[in-house]
Amino acid sequence: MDQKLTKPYDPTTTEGRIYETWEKSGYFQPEADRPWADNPKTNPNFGKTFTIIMPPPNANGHLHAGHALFITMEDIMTRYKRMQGYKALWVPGADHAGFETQIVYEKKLEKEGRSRFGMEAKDLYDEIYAFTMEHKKYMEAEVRAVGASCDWSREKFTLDKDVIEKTQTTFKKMYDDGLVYRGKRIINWCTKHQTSLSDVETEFKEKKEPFYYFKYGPFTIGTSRPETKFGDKYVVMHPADTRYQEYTHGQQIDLEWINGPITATVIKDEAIDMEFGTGVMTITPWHDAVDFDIAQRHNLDKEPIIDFKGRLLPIAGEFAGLKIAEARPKIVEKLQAKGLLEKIDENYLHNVKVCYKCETTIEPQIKEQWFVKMKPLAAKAIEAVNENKIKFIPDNYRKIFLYWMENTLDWNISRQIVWGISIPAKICDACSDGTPDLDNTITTCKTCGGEMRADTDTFDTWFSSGQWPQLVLGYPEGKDFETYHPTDVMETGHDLIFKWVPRMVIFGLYLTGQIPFHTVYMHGLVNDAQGKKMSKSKGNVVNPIEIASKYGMDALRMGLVIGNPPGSDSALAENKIKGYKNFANKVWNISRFILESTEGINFDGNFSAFTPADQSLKQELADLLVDITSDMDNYRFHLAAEKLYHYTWHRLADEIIEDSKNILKGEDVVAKNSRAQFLHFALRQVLKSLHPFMPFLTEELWGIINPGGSLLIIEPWPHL
RNA sequence: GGGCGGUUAGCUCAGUUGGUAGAGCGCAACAUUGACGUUGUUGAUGUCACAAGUUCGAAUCUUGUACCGCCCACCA
Repeated sequence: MDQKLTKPYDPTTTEGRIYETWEKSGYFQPEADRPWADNPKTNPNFGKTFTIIMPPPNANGHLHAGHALFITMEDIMTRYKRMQGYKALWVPGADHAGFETQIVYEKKLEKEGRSRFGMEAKDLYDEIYAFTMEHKKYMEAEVRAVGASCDWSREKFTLDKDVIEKTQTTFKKMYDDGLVYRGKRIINWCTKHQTSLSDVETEFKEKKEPFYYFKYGPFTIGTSRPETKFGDKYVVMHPADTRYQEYTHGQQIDLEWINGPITATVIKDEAIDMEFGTGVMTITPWHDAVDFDIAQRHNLDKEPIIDFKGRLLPIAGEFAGLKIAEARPKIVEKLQAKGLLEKIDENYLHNVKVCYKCETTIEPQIKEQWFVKMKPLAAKAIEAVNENKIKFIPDNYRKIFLYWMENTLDWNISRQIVWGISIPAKICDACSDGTPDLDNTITTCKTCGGEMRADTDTFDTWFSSGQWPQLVLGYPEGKDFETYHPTDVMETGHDLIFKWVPRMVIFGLYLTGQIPFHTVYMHGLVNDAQGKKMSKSKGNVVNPIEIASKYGMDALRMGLVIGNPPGSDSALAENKIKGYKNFANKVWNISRFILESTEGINFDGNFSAFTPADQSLKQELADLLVDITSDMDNYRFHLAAEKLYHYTWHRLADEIIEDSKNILKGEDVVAKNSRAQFLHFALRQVLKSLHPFMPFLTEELWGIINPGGSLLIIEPWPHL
């Protein structure tokens, strides 16, 4: 008997070695030679491809439990399809993660007593680049540690030269097609990070703030933001509001305001909620999205009140230069002194838009930015989903996706950060026009003849990530693009249902006329043992690499899969993983027993002289495998794994092997031989079908029971 | 304000098309020195949130209620 089988299974000495064997074998590449699979007579899926593009993990740090989950899921799908004879391609990647990485790096700078605002853009970029490249290595090593059978020869980084160039080309193409425009529109501004943000990069936070009622001429207006009211010269009410019938649209009223007398204009607009406050409000189009829309509709003046650092501008008179928080009480005090404060509601609860990273209150600003016109693009995406060209797992994400698509507004793709793909455009400071300029040839403004400078902004990271399936496969030309696009499955977290998935659908359809993937598989959050969200502040973060070093990666993978249906969040308990470590050892010992107790009997793949008892055992196993195959085909990996676990331990080991002890020790040579053949057969089926879930253990055992044979990774999936 | 998901054993959760309720961990008792103690055998614990309905039959389908969680949203 083989020496290797005498000890308990030790994942720590096995996993690295096995992964190296796989990587060297070339079987992660779909082109690798596989005799049975390359023959249409032995491979029912001959010539078919199966493709997954890996959501590129952030290159700025280490893997977390969520990464381990998605790598496991995608690896299961890839290994399963590979064993079924498909040319299975899984392309790994690394994400520069623009804004996110820049924030990580800014924190590092802060610790060192430095700040990005004093640095040359180029120097900052180079520093972050070096930082990212260093961390990228750890990330990749950890992806390997999870067992990812992805094709490293095709790995892409989101700042690879061709990725940058193609992203910039898309920008130009969209501009030429009228789908990208430079607009002076209201945007989300983070005063801490000094950049604009898209709508999906902001969150709402419930805050209790005072709500003030001020006398504004004959009206009483309600506001939670008195500090923006300096420039307010439009007073708005609903056209159907009978309380204000006597006032007409466009009517001018002289009144006393914060810094003296002003002339206000009455505006009637249906955006006003008659039930809210007094039904009358003044507007600040420069610093509020609703107000901006009203001003657009009626062609009203817009004036900035607050600068990009969050301080009041000279229009605020004596308050100029003050930060919002300092200015607010002083302004209220002054209005009160002038007798214009009517009352204060101290318990006003409302949602305030904040930066999703630092929770700083968003100060909306009007700014020249590049925008993607979403309506026509979204229409095509909606059509594709309605025609069932894209399937969602679980299905309810389809509705969520469609709702978002139907309601999405134009997308601001300009970011005032250096860490990203630069926007290849020239900007005219005189008339603020902008023109894409891929070749850096434009110097004068076509609108006003003014001098043009290079745009210093970078793309929103989702602008390039949205094109990821095409970029990775070498669009617009190349064999990979022809062979593997559209891809099969996009497996990603449900938190990316808006940030990423819709952009990919849009870009896929726009660039190639094809959907980028047939199926979207959403996984949930990996929570702690109590089902609570993992967070550094709670101290309940589970490091997958650490856990795996204790129990084995196969055990962690099983722990992540079993009991975790698509779309729902899961709880990761250490005890659960320990249980699967025990299972790995069980499989190890089953193999030991079968080899030991059948010494001298060679497995015969064509053996048919089974006793009726063994024939029925074989049928039982065949039925199970049919069932499991159906689970695999329908993305019920959690069920497939659990059934295999149960069969292997509680049927094969606890019952069949126990019964076999007497048979194998007995005198009935026919029965003995038949059972030995069945046990070998069952072991092989179990190892094969467990392989997508527990690749290291099963590959190791396969090598031991089948010395000199081919690797398990390319064995055919059991079909009986 | 709108939408989605959940509510099943002490804990974490499965339960694919409706057919006498499951897993892991935990718990109790027992067993066992050669496949494995990272073990085995046996067992206890559930009006499947609540109410009504459809059905021969509902954890599963329908409607409503309650609570929990998540997401979306231009509530001045």
